[in-house]
Amino acid sequence: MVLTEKQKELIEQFGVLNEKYGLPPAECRVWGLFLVADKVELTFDEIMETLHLSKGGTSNALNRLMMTHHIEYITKLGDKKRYFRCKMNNWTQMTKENFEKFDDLNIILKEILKTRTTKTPQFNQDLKEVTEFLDFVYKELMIAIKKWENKR
Amino acid sequence: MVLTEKQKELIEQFGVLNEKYGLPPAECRVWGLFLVADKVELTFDEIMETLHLSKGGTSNALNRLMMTHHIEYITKLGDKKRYFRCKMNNWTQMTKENFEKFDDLNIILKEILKTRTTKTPQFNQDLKEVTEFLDFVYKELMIAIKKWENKR
DNA sequence: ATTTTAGTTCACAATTTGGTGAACTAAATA
DNA sequence: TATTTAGTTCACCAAATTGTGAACTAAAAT
Repeated sequence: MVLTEKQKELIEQFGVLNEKYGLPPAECRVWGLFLVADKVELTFDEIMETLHLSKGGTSNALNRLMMTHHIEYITKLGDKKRYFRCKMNNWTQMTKENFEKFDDLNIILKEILKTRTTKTPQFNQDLKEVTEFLDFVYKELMIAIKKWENKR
Repeated sequence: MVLTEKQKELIEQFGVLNEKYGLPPAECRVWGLFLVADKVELTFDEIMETLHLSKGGTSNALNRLMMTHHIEYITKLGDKKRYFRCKMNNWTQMTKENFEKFDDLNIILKEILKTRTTKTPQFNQDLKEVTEFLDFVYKELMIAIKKWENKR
């Protein structure tokens, strides 16, 4: 598969952004390839050759993307190959999970608040407001997502 | 400064969570120390000794936390030392910035959508809905944050 | 039964990163 | 002026992360 310069550029941009979130470069590029490619279904070898990745690297990236539900594969009768494709219905779920990490932070902050000295009332009050803020934003977010899901 | 076992444990928990977001361990621990400590103002040496960090490591962590506005320092007349402390009013701003990264992703997705082949209408429609979803959630979030700010 | 296909696994190499501690700077103190 | 204090900077080491490619497996084709 031959990519245009624009497609390559978009893959790299998408990659750099996701690397900030801790994804390995190869995985980002594979995910990006699914988003920019002119085909929806890609085979192992196509991905490997298009991105100049090794077999191991390709295998690893695809399996990680499958574990995180960003891609899946289908098979075809009388064909041993797998046809990988991007799961587009996963984004609301992914967004939710992202916000749940925020909630995990809040759990720790509340725990910290419980065990803090009483000698720093202003700080404790500030911290309490942070936890209330995070509670509030989290709830509003879940409402927003539900609203969206009901619109569909 | 002597920490209780519980305080140490909370620092580590807070650390592990933030390391997932790409912060270096030392930086996480310093930030965590501010949250659990029995004092609000901490000096360079206190932080260094309490966390068993090197000078360079302490300096680096403090400067990074200042650059990201998580902490600040005050000075005292006739005292050369800096007194560092956690900025608690930064959390709404921090939350906003966190979600702006989500918006950055959306910008790239929209760019991808613009340059995609017309031969994959279903995929393009799905991708369009993702960008609309991200737009929607982002807007709702900003509304929620504004709502909170007005309540104060 | 042998070969080909489609991937997986793993030892290794190449980066990258995180932290150390000694040397440094610049201001304050003696 | 010399010394101490409060930190910064940087060369270097250690650990962790990524990706490579060769050896492997298991199913399908010849």
